[in-house]
Amino acid sequence: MSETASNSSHPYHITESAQNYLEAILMLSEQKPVVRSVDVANELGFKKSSISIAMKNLRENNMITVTPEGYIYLTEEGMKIASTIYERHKFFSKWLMELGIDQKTAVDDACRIEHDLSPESFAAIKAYLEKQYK
Amino acid sequence: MSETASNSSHPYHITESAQNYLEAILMLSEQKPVVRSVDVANELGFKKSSISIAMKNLRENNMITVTPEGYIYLTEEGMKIASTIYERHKFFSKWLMELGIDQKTAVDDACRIEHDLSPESFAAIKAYLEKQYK
DNA sequence: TGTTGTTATTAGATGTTGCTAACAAGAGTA
DNA sequence: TACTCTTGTTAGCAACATCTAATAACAACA
Repeated sequence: MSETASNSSHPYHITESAQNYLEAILMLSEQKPVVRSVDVANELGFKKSSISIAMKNLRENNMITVTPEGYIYLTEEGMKIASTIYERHKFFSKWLMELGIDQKTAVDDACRIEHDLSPESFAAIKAYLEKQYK
Repeated sequence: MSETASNSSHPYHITESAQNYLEAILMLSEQKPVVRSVDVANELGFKKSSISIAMKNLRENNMITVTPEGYIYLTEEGMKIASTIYERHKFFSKWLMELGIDQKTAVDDACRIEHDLSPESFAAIKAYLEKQYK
């Protein structure tokens, strides 16, 4: 029975950058049959070496699993975070574009706010805006 | 004619933390006749030593001036940034509270998103919400 | 076989942000 | 004078996120 670093009982603090990696993995997995480190690197514009370190970190914190072939899959925990962030991303970028902001700016801005709201605030904003469009 | 570090012609990248310090200085200057390092430390909950280093940095980048007595004043450039961030802070925390979010959460969330929007997006959101309340 | 291209990893560097610990300088006060 | 409180500074440390450079493994192919 091998012990791995993943057995840590410490509460893992998900940094903004970790959230971004998880989000990218989810987004890519909707576009391609499998996701590898190099795909994440291309998507985010980082070097492969940076991704390698980040993936190791996510692996050690049970956010992803990686097959011997290098295929990356989100764990249940990783998926939970990824989908939360990804939903916010789509929500904010769509809203900003509806307000007339160009796509690049809208997406860039969404990429930042998506990490910064409490669940309560996001839910409140979403409910408010959806009421407007009803 | 003494040359100082402030003569740098490099574009100074204002980090989020620098923005926060400038905002805190502005906020405090509305509450007290003078603002010192220790006031900023108390306001933000950081150690004096951290503030000392941050103020040195802001000084070297022409964001603040500090009198021999230790009184901190925003330069024109520093004021421009501080007031931008502070306006956003007030705007978002007010909106979130109007949506029913408790004050602490609203303020914490505002403290983060206030750094994250392009001027265009902020203007668009502001215009949109003000139209709603007209 | 040898060469080239792709992918992943590691070691080491840099920059940012905060910390603790130690120290210095001044004000007030016993 | 000596003691204490407040304020500010410096040195050194640690975490984090990214980089470059070097290396390894493997597949494709001439």
